[in-house]
Amino acid sequence: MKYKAIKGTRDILPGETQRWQRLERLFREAFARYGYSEIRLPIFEETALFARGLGDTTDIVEKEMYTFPDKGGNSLTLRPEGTAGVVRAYLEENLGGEGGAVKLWYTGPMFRYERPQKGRFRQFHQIGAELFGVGGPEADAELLQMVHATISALGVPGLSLQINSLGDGACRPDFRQALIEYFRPLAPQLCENCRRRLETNPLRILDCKAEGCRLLRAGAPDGREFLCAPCREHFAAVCGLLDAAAVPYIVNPAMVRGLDYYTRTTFELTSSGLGAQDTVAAGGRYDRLVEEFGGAATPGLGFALGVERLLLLLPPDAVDEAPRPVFLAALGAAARRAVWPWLAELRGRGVAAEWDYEGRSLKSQLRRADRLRARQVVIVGENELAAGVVQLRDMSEKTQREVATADLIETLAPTAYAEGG
RNA sequence: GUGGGUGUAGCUCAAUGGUGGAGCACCUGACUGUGGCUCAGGGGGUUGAGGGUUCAAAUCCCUUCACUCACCCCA
Repeated sequence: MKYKAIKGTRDILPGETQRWQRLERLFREAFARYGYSEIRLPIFEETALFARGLGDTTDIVEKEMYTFPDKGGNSLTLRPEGTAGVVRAYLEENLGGEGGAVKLWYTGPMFRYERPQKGRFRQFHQIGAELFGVGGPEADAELLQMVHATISALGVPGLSLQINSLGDGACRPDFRQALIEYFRPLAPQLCENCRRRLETNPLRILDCKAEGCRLLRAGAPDGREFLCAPCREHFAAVCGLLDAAAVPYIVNPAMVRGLDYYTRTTFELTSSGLGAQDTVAAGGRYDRLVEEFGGAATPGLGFALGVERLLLLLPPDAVDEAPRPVFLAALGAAARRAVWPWLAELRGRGVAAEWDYEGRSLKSQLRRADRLRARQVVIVGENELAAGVVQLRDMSEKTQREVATADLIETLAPTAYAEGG
């Protein structure tokens, strides 16, 4: 076999696409209920958009992006996540021009150069949403409630919603400084990564999984105590709203996201049904990102979920079924000629119809009809042609009757297919 | 980038140094034109690739590739 799919990419085959379609439909319907409109964006952007948006020192920007020069010499990057592009479009298209809340959702492939493992691919798919223009805690709570309710409605096992507040421009620097002062004397005992993080992004030390680092942070400053009054109130209000809506959650002060743009509320939705990559959905508030990209100060927040990971948690039969076809079994060349226009007529009326292309034995054709999950089979041979009838067989009820050829189409497609002529 | 595991028929897997098999799937027939059950037969393989040891390698050794899980990181 000469050509193979690139490492970390997969073919999503016909059986699997029905599961994808169901999931996409359920989220499309949920987003409509919550007032989100779909937005479709390019899968590549200027490299600088991501570097600026996600943060220069994040792992994604430092070593995971698919970056390449185009023929004009511009540096482009396949999107590693969705938020940066949505913010770019929000500003470029002036989507906030009318004021008030702007709610957008998207889905599509994302690209990160990582070693593949369970629930992690180089091309993977996200469904996400962004809400611009609302700074109050109601927006945070509503987004969290939407994500939690929609995913738990799918029947996902072992769901856990963890939330935290990272503070804002006013208070996060104090917390950061306190962490540096606490960990600096302990630097020799930190892992290699964390020694580097001490200067670049000390918050990340809090969720390092190395044994040594985990023990050291037992006495580390608690982020909650460093929140300024407005951040503290905001977080308390979010928690109160979640309580009022009966959304279960756990406050996890050690949870730090890997993207620099988050402020205040962050969250992760994990499932015990996955492997090591157990985050199904995650997101948070990013009140400075729009400004960072040159827009007017605009609060924002959003989330994204991993489609492959969520599908890993759903039963194999959670699918949107294709309509079951009518199968036209023709015996002999004359019958095949007779059947051909009926196929077009049925399909034109909105009925799924199939046949056997090779004129094989009736047994073979019935077997194929069965494999295609045909609900009815029309059998036509020389005898039927001569008599002007066909045999109409119901595959599940095992009944068979004769139908006059002239009545066949009306029998199989009784109501004229109104849509689209 | 680092480590572990696995590569044998379309799929799931046997065969631990001595003639590469089974189940499922597929095709044909029993049934000249009626599917799912049964029976019989059939098609299919450079045992991932390359090298080495041996009278003899799917099996042991080396290299390489792929897949996979984990670290890391994240959705």
